[in-house]
Amino acid sequence: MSWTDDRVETLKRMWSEGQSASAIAKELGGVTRNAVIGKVHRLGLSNRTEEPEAPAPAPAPEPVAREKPAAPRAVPQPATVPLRPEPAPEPVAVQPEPEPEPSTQPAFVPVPRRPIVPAGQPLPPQPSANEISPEALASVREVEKRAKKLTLMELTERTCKWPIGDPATDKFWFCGLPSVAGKPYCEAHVGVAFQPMSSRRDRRR
DNA sequence: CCCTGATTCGC
DNA sequence: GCGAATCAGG
Repeated sequence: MSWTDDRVETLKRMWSEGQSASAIAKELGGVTRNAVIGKVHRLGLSNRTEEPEAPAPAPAPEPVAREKPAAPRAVPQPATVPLRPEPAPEPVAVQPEPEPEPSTQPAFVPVPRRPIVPAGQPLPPQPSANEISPEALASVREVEKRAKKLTLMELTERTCKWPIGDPATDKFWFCGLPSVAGKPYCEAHVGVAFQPMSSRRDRRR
């Protein structure tokens, strides 16, 4: 394979998109990630900044006029990968918080209502105590304690892609344990993900 | 061990 | 120019 304009274009595009060299090599085919990296360097775009960004680190040492010292000052976003919601710490584990209700007071509702998630995405395929063997479920619970807790971007072909937790909160991650060859999940999750059409042999329930 | 990019250097 | 081998790191 040679670096045709077409392929170079794809290379440039994917590289600027932040794709890894191996991913690009895979996409192009016929080349290794080394080849891709080599090409990247030869093209002089090793530094992933296709954006005409700030020319210098410009530490701005001299304190200029500082405004409004009161505000908590928003943290400047890293501005690298756009795919990170930066979750707000949310006490998901709420306590029962019993309220006898005085009856005399109509009472307002100071209750820390749930975050109210606008886009209610479908919850991950958490096995809802369905038709899954108790052993498998137990195994899953056990395994999920040891989950690598990978982010979406950390997943590979060899990591378990079983989602754990609620995507709407920061208590969400992917299992990340070694996946079974050819399967998207680890041993335990394969067990609950792939149910034989007729799981249990109708063990005379 | 899986992965990442960086560099070298014979071709 | 090319990219395998190697290096250096997470």
